[in-house]
Amino acid sequence: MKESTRRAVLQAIEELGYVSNLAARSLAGQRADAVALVLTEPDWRQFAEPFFSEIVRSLGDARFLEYARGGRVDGVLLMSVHADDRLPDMLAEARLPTVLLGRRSGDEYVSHVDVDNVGGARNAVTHLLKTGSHGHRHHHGAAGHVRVAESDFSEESGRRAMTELLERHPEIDAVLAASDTTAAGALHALRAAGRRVPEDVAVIGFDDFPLAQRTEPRLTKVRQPLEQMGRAMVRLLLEEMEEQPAAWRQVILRTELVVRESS
Amino acid sequence: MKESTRRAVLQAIEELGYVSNLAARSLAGQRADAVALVLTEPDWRQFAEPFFSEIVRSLGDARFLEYARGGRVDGVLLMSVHADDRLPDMLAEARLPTVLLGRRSGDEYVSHVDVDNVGGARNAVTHLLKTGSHGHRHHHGAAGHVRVAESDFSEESGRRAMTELLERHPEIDAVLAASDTTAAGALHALRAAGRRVPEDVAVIGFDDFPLAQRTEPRLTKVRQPLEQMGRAMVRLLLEEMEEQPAAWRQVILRTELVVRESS
DNA sequence: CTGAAAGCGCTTACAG
DNA sequence: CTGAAAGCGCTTACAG
Repeated sequence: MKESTRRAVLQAIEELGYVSNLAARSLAGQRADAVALVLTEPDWRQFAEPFFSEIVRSLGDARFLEYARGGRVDGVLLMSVHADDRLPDMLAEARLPTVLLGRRSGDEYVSHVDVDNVGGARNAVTHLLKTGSHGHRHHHGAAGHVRVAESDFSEESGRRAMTELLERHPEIDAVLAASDTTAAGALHALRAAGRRVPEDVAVIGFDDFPLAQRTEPRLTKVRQPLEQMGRAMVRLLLEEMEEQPAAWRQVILRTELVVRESS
Repeated sequence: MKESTRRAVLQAIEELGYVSNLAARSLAGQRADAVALVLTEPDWRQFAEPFFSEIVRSLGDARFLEYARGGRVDGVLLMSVHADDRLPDMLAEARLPTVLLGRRSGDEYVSHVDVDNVGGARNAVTHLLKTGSHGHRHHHGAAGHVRVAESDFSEESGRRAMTELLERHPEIDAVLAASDTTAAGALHALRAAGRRVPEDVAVIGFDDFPLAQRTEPRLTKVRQPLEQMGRAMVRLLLEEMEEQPAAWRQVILRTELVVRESS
């Protein structure tokens, strides 16, 4: 075909946002162009890495977008989004009902389910102040000073952040970690520094989606209602799929403070 | 419609093994009847349970079979099969190219990739006998006695099996566990019984698909070539998909003994 | 309520 | 090499 024709077609595709219909292609071509990867239930976790994650990685966002826009699915549940993730936008542009777990920022404009992080943190702090007043912590006054160290969600990162905090602010007597994993790291750092938990320093975690994180002492934590979150995501998605779309929907769920040994 | 007609149709469906074509249905119905569940890469493990596994469970084999037979996929990688799993048979009947990781029994007749478990165990035992001769183990003679305790693949089950073995055969001085997780359980049991590892008892694990199992002391293990296994599965599946099917294909991969501290 | 026709959006032979 | 037609296997209005 003539190069000019070719270019015209390509441009039309671009302008119209044409995406080929995968169902039609499957039907005419007598093939699905897809392969199933099946993990049967009880031990699917076993096969987590590195092979599986590699396969999944190899698919990539682009491949998934083609799949989703090609009409292969009616909606999308996105289980993990980062602040700079553009996938939700692309799905929204394609008018695909989409629900996120968590949100990218305070003014997320794609439907999502999240927990009340602020409320959860507030409860944790209230608890720390209350229990703290029984020990030596009242010396610092009820409000105390707040110190912040940043970490990602890994245990190692939590350990490092805690070590750093202890060096700069050895008077610290309570810690609210961003996740249980981070908290586990903090516990290690505290032990290494010879601090007792909870006698010298109280520690509170924030619910991970727990691959059975067992700490010593057992962690007090802000618990997220996982089941409810799951149900809410499904419900929201079904709503998006059957009704004409609201701009977006949001469900924020309450957390619960589970007091165990570390505070 | 007349009840007799209805029944005749249902019977024809049964006899012919009719399955409605999902691509055609999607195309005509303008909907996919499917929803995507997307876990972006780095922290997809976090969301493992319980919500995700519940969703996955809720799908179930039946639902998946419909999906697969409906022509939604051209082939299937089955990551975990149990001896009594019938899914591979149903996929084979539906003439869907299928590759299993592991096999259900010694005469598996569905294509699969597995490791040389016998060879791996042999290497482990050879190693145990060799290192054993430096310590007190040579008193038992080179071949020694072999004791077997059964467990599933959980840590707790490994702990119980080891405890049981120690009670019945306190002279035990070397252990080959069926998995790293089982080995971790065995290590706990040994510690609880006051045995030193590897001085009193040597322990060897068998590669899990490791969710970072860190043991103290670090585990000697039979390692499975995960990457190769993954590649082999994909290669086999592609072969099944493009060529006229051989009865089945098989790839058995060699293991490697990784000696660390526990032996 | 039932049955035949049109159409979903592609791919694949098949003429020109 | 290019273009028009047939067909993939369903669902969905639309007559009877």
